[in-house]
Amino acid sequence: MGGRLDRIDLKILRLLQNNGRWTNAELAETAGVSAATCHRRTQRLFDEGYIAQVRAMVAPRKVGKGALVMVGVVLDRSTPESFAAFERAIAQLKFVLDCHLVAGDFDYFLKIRVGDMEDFNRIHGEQLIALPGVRQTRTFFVMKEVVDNAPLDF
Amino acid sequence: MGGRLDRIDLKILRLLQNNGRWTNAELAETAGVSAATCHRRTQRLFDEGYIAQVRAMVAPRKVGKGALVMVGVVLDRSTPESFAAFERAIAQLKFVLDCHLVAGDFDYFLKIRVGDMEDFNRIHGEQLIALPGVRQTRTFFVMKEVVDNAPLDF
DNA sequence: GCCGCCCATGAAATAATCTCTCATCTTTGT
DNA sequence: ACAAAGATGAGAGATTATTTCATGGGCGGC
Repeated sequence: MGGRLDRIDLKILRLLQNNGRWTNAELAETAGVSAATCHRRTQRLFDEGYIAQVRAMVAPRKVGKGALVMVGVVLDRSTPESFAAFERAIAQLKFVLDCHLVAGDFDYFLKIRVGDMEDFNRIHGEQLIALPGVRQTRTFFVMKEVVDNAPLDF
Repeated sequence: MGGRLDRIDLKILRLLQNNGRWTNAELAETAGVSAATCHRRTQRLFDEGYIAQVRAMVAPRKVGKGALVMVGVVLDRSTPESFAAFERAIAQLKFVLDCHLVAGDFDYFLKIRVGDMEDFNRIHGEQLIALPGVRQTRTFFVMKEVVDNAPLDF
């Protein structure tokens, strides 16, 4: 078996993406191979990094993080040091789910989860605009989560 | 035990969020309770919806989805029917990871995973601008994923 | 075409883990 | 302080993961 994924591997990956709690026996039957083979395949998918991790997806509203906010950020200067400083600082902020350097009208796009708008307002004033090199931010409150964190299609 | 989460529940939730493959015995030891109690706690967290699902996080680059794009969308009309039609259509598009109705300069924000820029360009021309009621889109190619899908902080 | 090597496969045995039962203990309300 | 309700841990039994081993299929060399 070379480095690529065959039909069976893809099936296992897709099944585990939709439900990481399948027993090996169930996986095996659905994928159409024996339990032993399925187990080896799955282990290989982990070992070779196809599955980065398995995560319990905690329901945000259940733990008081029901509000989602997208934030566009523009920095003062477009120097490597400026970018690096911003990125170092953002990594400390636990409420930041996504932070991406983008091409376009903004330098960075953030996806942030907080309890509510008031919560965000405080965070915005105390932490976001205080980040190193931030010239301006544009906030987009999410009014409805149509699709959030859909599984990867491959 | 009432409807709220105590210190043990939170610990279990956080552990499972970081690694959904802990054995119950390991979870129990780390959380500081017996295996039986840990098992019951965990099952309750599932039953009561604190854990929406357990998902294997597939490495995007490993399955040919290494390119990330953020897209802002503006619709022609701001009517409920227009929004509904757009949302119905977007749910069919498997490459859309996030789709959020936002307040601000855009109506919707999309997070999309594709193979590469060429791939996106085709999809943009063939599928995105063809979505019902779309007046304009603004594309932000992600040049660097600083933080992607960080675990929830609670 | 034939042979030999390599590697993947499945059945079965073993080891580990989960899941439930029960007696005990803690908490809560009166 | 007492009774009821619920949570807990130890252990038994059931389930599941993981390894071992013999077999079969594909591929290259001759």
